[in-house]
Amino acid sequence: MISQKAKYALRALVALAKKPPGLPVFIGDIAESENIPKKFLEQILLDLKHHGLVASRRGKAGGYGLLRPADTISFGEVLRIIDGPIAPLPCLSKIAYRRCEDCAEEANCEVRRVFAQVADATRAVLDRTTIADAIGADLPIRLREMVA
Amino acid sequence: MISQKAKYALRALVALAKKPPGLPVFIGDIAESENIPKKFLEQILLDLKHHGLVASRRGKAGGYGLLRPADTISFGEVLRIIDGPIAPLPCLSKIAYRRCEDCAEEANCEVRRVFAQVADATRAVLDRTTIADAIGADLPIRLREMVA
DNA sequence: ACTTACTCTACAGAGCCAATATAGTTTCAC
DNA sequence: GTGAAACTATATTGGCTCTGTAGAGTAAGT
Repeated sequence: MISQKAKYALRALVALAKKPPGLPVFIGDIAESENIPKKFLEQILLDLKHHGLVASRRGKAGGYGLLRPADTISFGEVLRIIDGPIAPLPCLSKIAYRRCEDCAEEANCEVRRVFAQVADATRAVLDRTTIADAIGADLPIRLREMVA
Repeated sequence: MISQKAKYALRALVALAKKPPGLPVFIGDIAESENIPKKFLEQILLDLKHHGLVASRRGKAGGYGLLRPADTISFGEVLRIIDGPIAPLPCLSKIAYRRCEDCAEEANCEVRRVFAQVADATRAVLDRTTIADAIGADLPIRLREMVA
């Protein structure tokens, strides 16, 4: 299960990507149209800003906008910012590897071997699917082939 | 991330599957060899017993054993028992569907569409890989093709 | 100046997770 | 039968995370 916060972040990014680029969008507008608590969304957008995904302008004609093109922002990147590692086990994370302390030998851990496949399959989707892909009705071609 | 509890459950089932079937194994033995807190493992095995995966005998020559062949117990089944739904969003769960309350229209929710692919990919691994597969060095043939 | 909107830090309530405690009940060996 | 070994069951604890709120502050435009 991904967190509510990550879901909000993705929905907000999708909403931003749908608007004409360049024009900033009010937090309040996104919050209302996407049914997200405004104060909570502020935190989320700030977080995304600190990671360089969006930019903001203050003042009366302020608001938020995508800083990078929508087809360069992957779902995986957003999830890692908000929720942390995607891997199902700490010993399978690429960005935050941590040995399982209770596990004797990592190399021949049966559980790890199986979840490595899960991690690969998950990353295949999340790291290749961008916000732009999500808005276009379908997934990227490479993925469509895999799923078919 | 799967819970520690689920990891313990899977490791315990793998350990049981490695023993000759029929002979019960002490909780204490599994706990020691797998580095799992004994009292915690008791809860876990009890849970698995209530769901028909393992059986137990009490008394001095007691212990636990698999109730079903190892090749009929999938990782997905165990995870659902211990951790609940596998789906990354409540609105994607097959066993515990729940509408996302803040989401306007489920049918054209971009986030949902992407995570549906994640859910499918995850289930492809977890529901087809059994405890027996995990012990045998490799994954089932169908999966090996998908990952390749 | 004044309004609007973004920025930042702190915090609080709820619920979950991992583990432990405690008090049984059953079975077998002797 | 008596006791030890082992499973059964429920309650509780401490810590943590998640979701959301509060409030004071800062910047930009009119």
